[in-house]
Amino acid sequence: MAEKESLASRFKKAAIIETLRQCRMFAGLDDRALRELSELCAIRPLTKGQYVFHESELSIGFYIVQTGAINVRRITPEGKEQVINVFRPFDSFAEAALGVGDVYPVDAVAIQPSQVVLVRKDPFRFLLKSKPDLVLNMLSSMSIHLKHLVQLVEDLKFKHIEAKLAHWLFCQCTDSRSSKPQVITLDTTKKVLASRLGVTSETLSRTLAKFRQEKLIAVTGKTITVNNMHGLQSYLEETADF
Amino acid sequence: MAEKESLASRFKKAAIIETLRQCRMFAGLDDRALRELSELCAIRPLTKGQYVFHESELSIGFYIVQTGAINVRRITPEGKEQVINVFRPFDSFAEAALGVGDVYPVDAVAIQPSQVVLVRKDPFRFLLKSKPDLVLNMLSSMSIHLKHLVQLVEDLKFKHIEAKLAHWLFCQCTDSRSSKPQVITLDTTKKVLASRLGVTSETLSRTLAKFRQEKLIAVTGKTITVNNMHGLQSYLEETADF
DNA sequence: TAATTGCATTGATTTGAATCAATATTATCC
DNA sequence: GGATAATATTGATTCAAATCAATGCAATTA
Repeated sequence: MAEKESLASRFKKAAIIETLRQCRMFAGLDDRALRELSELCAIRPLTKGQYVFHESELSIGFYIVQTGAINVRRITPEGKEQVINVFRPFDSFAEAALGVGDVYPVDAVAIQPSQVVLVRKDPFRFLLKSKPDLVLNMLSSMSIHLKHLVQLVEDLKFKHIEAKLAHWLFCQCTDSRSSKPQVITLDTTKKVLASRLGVTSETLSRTLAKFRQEKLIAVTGKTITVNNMHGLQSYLEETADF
Repeated sequence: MAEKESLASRFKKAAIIETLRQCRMFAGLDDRALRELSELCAIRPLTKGQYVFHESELSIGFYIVQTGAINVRRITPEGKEQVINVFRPFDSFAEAALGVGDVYPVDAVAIQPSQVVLVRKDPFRFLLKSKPDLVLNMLSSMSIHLKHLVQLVEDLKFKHIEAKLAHWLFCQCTDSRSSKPQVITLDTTKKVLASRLGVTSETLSRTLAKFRQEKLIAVTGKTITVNNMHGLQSYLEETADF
């Protein structure tokens, strides 16, 4: 009997660890760290319509969706529901509870039968205090992740492919102000670069050809040589403001 | 004389605090926290071509660009320069130094006269240890920031405006599986929503009209009622794979 | 070496969204 | 309330990029 219990509990723990690993906040942590973290977590099964927490309830931590979907919302003074967001598996929510404020500023309610993982605030704080390296790891990986996303959005928000590509080239270049030729080596196929810039590979090919004809760049295989950064920059018109 | 020193030093500190505040990692921290943080920072002025650090040098912390531009790169075994990225004011770099590994895995060199702020690793670790709330604040705000960006990229990566809008509506909806009408209240103008989705306001207007004609939604002012989520979902074709 | 496969380039055509432009609607201010 | 400005809708036209399609080129494998 005890063995059976232990098995079930181990299974549960493994599920928690897997959920934590998928969560952006904990991405990049090693198994040992995840195991330690999982010790201060709990699984909460929820029926459809059940509240995870209510507005102005004392916060005990933040949550990660394991299965199902959670609606985070506020009821306006006029009684209308204001949906903040709907969270799905591996999304975390109520992280704000970690920061200032002791109460949840919103409601969270399951809109399907769901399971959420609770990361308890106080033990989490305690763990972080005793494992400063864990903190550094988390900050480091989140910061890097953030940076990649910002770069991606930057590239995407240009309207014309010329601007997107010019911006991308600009960002890859060592010294964008010098007039000396700069060599960039692709670490992927052009197909992947195209899709990263949000265009088809044909369009990328044409744009590279265009820049080549204008003597702005030279392309041989996976190597792009930027000959005239200044010329490229003229393609960087103003961007949409998101 | 002492006063002059103190003035200059205070000015420097203020500059550090401003730089920290602009940096994504520290966004959302209050002035007190920033002041404490600034204590463990140092400004390093760099001439063009000067190294911030060399590959395999023992890491002492990470950096934030204050002015100028820093090229982070690696020299391949074949002797070619592989540009990792170029960092500009308020970008942080070498955060990986915070995580595992005691050495910098890359070179960083100033490509213009620059100033960088060094955040020293050991005192930073110590500070985090003694101020667990600071950690929670940072994790909380970075996590929220990350989430917003992910959502933004998700919306942008759909090819057609119908898919973008349908996805956005889907994400705002309480229960995307129920067939009951769902009410969404815009907290911005449609202009802003349009630009968030990466289209013009005219196009958004037309698409809303289209969905309205197809009886998928109803729109009155800032209120959108989703009548047929299932119908909307048919617009969510496969997305490009970034 | 020939054959297969995946990637890249180039051309012709189509199409979806931007732009330009006119009007309607709502909100703001005196 | 009426005047003014900001926002929203709708139509006509243009244009940039997607699509369709053919071919070239390089890498892998038999």
